[in-house]
Amino acid sequence: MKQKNSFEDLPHKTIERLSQYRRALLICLNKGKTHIFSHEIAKIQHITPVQVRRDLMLIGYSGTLRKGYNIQELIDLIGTIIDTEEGLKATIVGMGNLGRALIKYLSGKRHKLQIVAGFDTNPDKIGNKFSGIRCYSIDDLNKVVKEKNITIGIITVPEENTIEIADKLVEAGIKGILNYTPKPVDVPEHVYLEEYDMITTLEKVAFYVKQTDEQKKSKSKR
Amino acid sequence: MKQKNSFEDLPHKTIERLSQYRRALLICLNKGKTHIFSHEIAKIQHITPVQVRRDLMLIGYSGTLRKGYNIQELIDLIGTIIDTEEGLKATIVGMGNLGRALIKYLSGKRHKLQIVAGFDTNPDKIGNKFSGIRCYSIDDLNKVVKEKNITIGIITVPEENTIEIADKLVEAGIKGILNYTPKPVDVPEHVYLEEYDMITTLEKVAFYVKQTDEQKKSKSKR
DNA sequence: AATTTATTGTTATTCTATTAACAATATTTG
DNA sequence: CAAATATTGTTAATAGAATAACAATAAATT
Repeated sequence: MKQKNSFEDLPHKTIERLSQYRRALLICLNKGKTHIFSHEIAKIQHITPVQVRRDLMLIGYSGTLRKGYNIQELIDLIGTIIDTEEGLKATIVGMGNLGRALIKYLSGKRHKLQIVAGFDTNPDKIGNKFSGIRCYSIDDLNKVVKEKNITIGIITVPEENTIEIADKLVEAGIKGILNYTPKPVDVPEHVYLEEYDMITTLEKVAFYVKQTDEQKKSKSKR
Repeated sequence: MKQKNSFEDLPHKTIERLSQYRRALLICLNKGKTHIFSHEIAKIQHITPVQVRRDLMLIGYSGTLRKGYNIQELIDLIGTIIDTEEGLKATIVGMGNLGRALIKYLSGKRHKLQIVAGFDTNPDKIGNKFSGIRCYSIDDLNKVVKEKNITIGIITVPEENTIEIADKLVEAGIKGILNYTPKPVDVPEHVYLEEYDMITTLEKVAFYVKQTDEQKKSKSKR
């Protein structure tokens, strides 16, 4: 009980990295490794070994000097922090290319976090399965979410339907929303919201590409 | 010249927000609005008005008291910061669901930042067009990237091919990479790299959903 | 057995980002 | 025309995140 409650104020960035560490660790485990050094994890994630050690310190995990960290133990510990015992259920609303990409990509990867339903308005999709996940009509969203005890909603509908879908998810009692559309949504305080917009990221890359270009030009003038 | 060079050390977060402001502003402009207040922008983006004003201060833009900011002017200014005069060209490597989602979503949205080619290994896809974008064989990547002067590469291939594709892009002279696979890549210093992993974001949402759940439980025990 | 080395764990420092505070002022109201 | 109001623009303060510094020490080397 001593540590347990302190997990809730782990830095946001640490949470993200823990997820990434776990994935890297799972790969290492599959390769037959049993232990790993902070600098090895750091190398994979493009961060510093100090950052890794600090994160692990925050979750109260200790490695052994000269041997590093026990991979299996660390995976398990990260699991107790991120996952719930019973597992959480998620749904994807919008079975277009992006929705299907997500389903395909996530299916079977994390047994404590599963996509259990998809939704769409297109009659050709409703009733079909995609990567094993059934697509329901959006009209049944409220019912299905409640029946299946889904707590996370991922929005991948066209921009213009975003608000409506977010509202429906909230009304159905969802606890967390991940919005992949470029349209920001409003949710009540008790719903955790994460928004990610692909154009923003791409424009950011473009900005820094432009910078390096201009640097080169001004350098060559000297 | 006085301002121009200072753009390069704008905070990363400000760059991201500028992209988002512009999108919101474009929508407002289409609705016939000519001016906007900082608190209106803030509302849309779920941030504080101070944040907005501070960002605009950093880019040296001034509004008018009681009228707010001139939307068109601000859009244009953000354009000079983010875009290049000639425009940048991008490519998507991996024409699966995610790649096609991105193409469909980006096509025609930004004329200074265009996807001009896709790549895949699947013979059924090579030679076809998706949302108007031609799909080439990955064997031709180097040639096409150079011919079309593509500077940004978006990786949406299956995890196991990520490294190979990143290397090919670098070799072809790409300046920026946006990696949507869960596999971190290594690139030389002169290539700007942005990595985004969907599982991480989803697990982050799961973590915070878990927190609110536990809070509720411990509250109800009291 | 002493010394060196490679590593962890933690505290202190620096850097980055956000928020608060408030002066300045054009516009509106009384 | 004076006072109140709503807004911008900027500096100061705070919070959050990353990095640096370094003590501790087990293992390896001499």
